[in-house]
Amino acid sequence: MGFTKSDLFTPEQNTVSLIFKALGHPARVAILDYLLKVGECICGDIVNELPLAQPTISRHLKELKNAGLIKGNIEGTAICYCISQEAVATIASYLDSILTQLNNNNNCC
Amino acid sequence: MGFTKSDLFTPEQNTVSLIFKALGHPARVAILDYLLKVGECICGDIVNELPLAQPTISRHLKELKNAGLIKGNIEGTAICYCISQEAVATIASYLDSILTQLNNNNNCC
DNA sequence: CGTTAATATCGTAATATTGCAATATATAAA
DNA sequence: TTTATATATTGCAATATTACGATATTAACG
Repeated sequence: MGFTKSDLFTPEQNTVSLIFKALGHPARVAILDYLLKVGECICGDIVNELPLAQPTISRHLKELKNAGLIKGNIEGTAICYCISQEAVATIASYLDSILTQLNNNNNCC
Repeated sequence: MGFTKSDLFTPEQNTVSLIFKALGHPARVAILDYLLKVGECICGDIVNELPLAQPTISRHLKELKNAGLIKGNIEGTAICYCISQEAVATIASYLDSILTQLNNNNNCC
């Protein structure tokens, strides 16, 4: 096998897990960290910043974009990338809801 | 290839990406959701709740435990699982920090 | 048009993940 | 000790992911 039975779970579970999955690689976290530091940049800047080849960075950017974590604006031959807060807010509120419920109902073993 | 060059990234990037990765599957999100609803439970309860086989649930529980997201207390032949808030708090504060910086410095393209 | 620059896609190889059946382990009860 | 219960591990097959070199695409510039 190796596939995920996503039809067996709720839409929200699938949505948040897809965003979490996109953040489940250090290179993509590093890309977000860099984007946060510089505000916005083009793909080539990230290639210079991280020790990965250009096609690899491009693929990671694609996954971040598919998850809604970044957006890209075409500027001539370059593409200007920046963080999109929506997906971040989605999983942040999911986690905050977990923390709130844990604090209110601390019946942990 | 298929491996991750984790030695190329910062310890924090590796730490948070490992936690995110553990949440990057809908079955593991569903397990957390169920644990949050019932407070604590044993593996068999989750097997009855989710449409996955017992070894598969056991494997997912192992990954959640490795990431620090749950803890398990042995109670006779069963193991009582519950959410551990530390890992949740780690990535929640990481995301909150991103959101704060995005609000303060909105130079997005 | 030809060239350059920036990014994306393709092809391929290696590794990782997912899932289940079968089996192993470990404790409790009879 | 035997049996039942609960969970973990192993072995396997299928799929997914990661990474890079080579190539394609696209737009600006001369």
